[in-house]
Amino acid sequence: MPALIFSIMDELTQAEAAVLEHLAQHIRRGYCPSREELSRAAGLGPRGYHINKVLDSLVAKGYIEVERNRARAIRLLRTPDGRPFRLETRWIPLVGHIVAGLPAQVAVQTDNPFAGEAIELTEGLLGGYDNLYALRVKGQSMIDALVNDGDTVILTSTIDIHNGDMVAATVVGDDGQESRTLKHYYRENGHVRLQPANPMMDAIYCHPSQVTIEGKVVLVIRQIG
Amino acid sequence: MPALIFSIMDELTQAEAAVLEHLAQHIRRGYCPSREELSRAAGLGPRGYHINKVLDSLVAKGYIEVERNRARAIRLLRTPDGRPFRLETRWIPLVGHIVAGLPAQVAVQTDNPFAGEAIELTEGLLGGYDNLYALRVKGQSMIDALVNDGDTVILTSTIDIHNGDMVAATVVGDDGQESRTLKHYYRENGHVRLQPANPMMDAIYCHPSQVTIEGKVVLVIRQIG
DNA sequence: TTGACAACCGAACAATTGTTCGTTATAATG
DNA sequence: CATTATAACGAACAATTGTTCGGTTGTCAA
Repeated sequence: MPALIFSIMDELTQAEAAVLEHLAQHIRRGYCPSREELSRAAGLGPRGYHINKVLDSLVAKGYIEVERNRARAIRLLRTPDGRPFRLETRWIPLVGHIVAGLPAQVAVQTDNPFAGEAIELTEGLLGGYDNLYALRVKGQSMIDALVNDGDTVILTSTIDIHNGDMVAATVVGDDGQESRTLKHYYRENGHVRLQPANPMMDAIYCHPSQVTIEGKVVLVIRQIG
Repeated sequence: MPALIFSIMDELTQAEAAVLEHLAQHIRRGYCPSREELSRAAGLGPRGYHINKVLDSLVAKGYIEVERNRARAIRLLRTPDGRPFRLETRWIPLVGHIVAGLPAQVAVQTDNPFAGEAIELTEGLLGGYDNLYALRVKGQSMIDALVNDGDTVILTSTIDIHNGDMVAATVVGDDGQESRTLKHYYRENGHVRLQPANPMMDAIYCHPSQVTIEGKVVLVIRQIG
C-alpha cells in the first residue's frame, strides 16, 4: 500500500522550510540539532532566538513536536515535503532457501536469532505482520507462482491461514514425494485447492493430510541489477 | 542483497545491553535520552553517573558515538543485536500505472514533486540508484516478465542502459501499435532483443527505432494480503 | 508622518545536562 | 584478614542549551 496523500499542506515560509530540512538531515545523521544550530540554518544570525517563533509555527502546522526545557528535544514528524518522518524499519532474518522440490533448508538457529543474514525493510511493506522471516528462492521451480530465481519471499509464521492467502506449503504427492510450492490456499469441502498465482496455470487439489503450511507469504521482493 | 553477517560480536554486559536497548527505543520515538535517563534504564540509580563508563565501553565496542559536552548527542550505530541502526529510507514517488499495452499513464506532475502517493523503502533495497520512481502494474499483461497485477515496479530514469538490464520499454509494432513491456534489453548487431524474464517465453527482436527505453527496473515488489 | 504590528536581534537569566572528583561498597586476590 | 581493584554513588562544578525580555528595524495602513 502506498502512503497517504499529503497534497493538502500548509505553506511553509523559507525559514520554516530551512529549519525542517536542517532538522531532517541532522537527525538522519544521528541526533537533533540545538536551537542555535537551527537558528543559523534558518539564516537568523548566530544567536537569533527568534527561532522559537519558527518552531512554534512548525508545531502548529504539525511538522514537529517540541519538548519544553529539554535540550535537543525536537521530534520530527514530517519532512518538508509533508511526508511522515519515521524511523521504523525492521530486520527480517533470512533463515534459508526454497529450492526446487526440496524441503526448505531452514538455517540452523543459533543462540542469537539475529546472527545470520537479514534484510532491513520499512514497516509500510510489512502490513503489520509479526513473526516474519525471509527465504531466498533458488532455481526456477516457483515460476508458476510468478517467483523467480533469486527472489526473496517474506513470510509470517502466524498460524491462522484464511482462504485465498498465499502460502508456502509442502505437498506430499501420491507417490510419497515431497515438494514445496507457493500457492493460494483454499479449503473447500473436504479438500485443499492450491491455486497458482499465474492465472494461466491450473490448480492442484489434494487431501488436507497431504499439505503442510509453512507460513503465509506477505511480500515478494525481486532485486534486479 | 542481504545485510552483512554480524555474528562476530563483542559481548555486552547487562547494563550495556540495557542502555543500547533504551537508546534504540528512545531514538526511534524521536530523540536521544539524557545520561540521567540512560542511567536509570541501566539500573544505575537516579543520578549514578557511572553511566559514562558504560558509554565509553559502548564507544570502544563500536556501538555508539558520543559527542563530548553536548546534550543528548549520542549517535546509535548498531542495535543490541549488532545490526546497523540506520535512518536511511527514501520515499519513491508513485508516478503512475503500467497498463496492458497502453503507454504508461504518468501522473501529472504538480509543482510539488512529492505531492502524490509514494512508497518508503530502505536504502538497502535501492542499490544506490538515483532518479527513482515507482509504477503500479494494472492487469496481467506483464506476466511474461513475472510481474503480476498490483505489483509495484521501481525504476530509475538513469539513461545508461547496459546489455542484460531489465527495462521498461515501449515498442512500436510493425502495425504501428504501441505496447509497453518489461524485458531484459540486449543490443546486438543492429537490432534489439527483448528477452522476457520467464525463460519459457521467447524473445522479441526489433529495430532500435521501434524501441523507447523508459527506465531501468531496479526492484519489483509484490505485497500480498 | 505616525502608529501599530510583526520580524528580528542580543544579552541576561534559568534550567537542563555533562563532567569531575572524592567516597563508599563489593568482589577478587594474596 | 589485609589489600587491591573495580563498580557504584552523590555532590559540586562547568558547559551547554532553552527562555525571557527589552530593544531595533522595517512594513503597512490610516
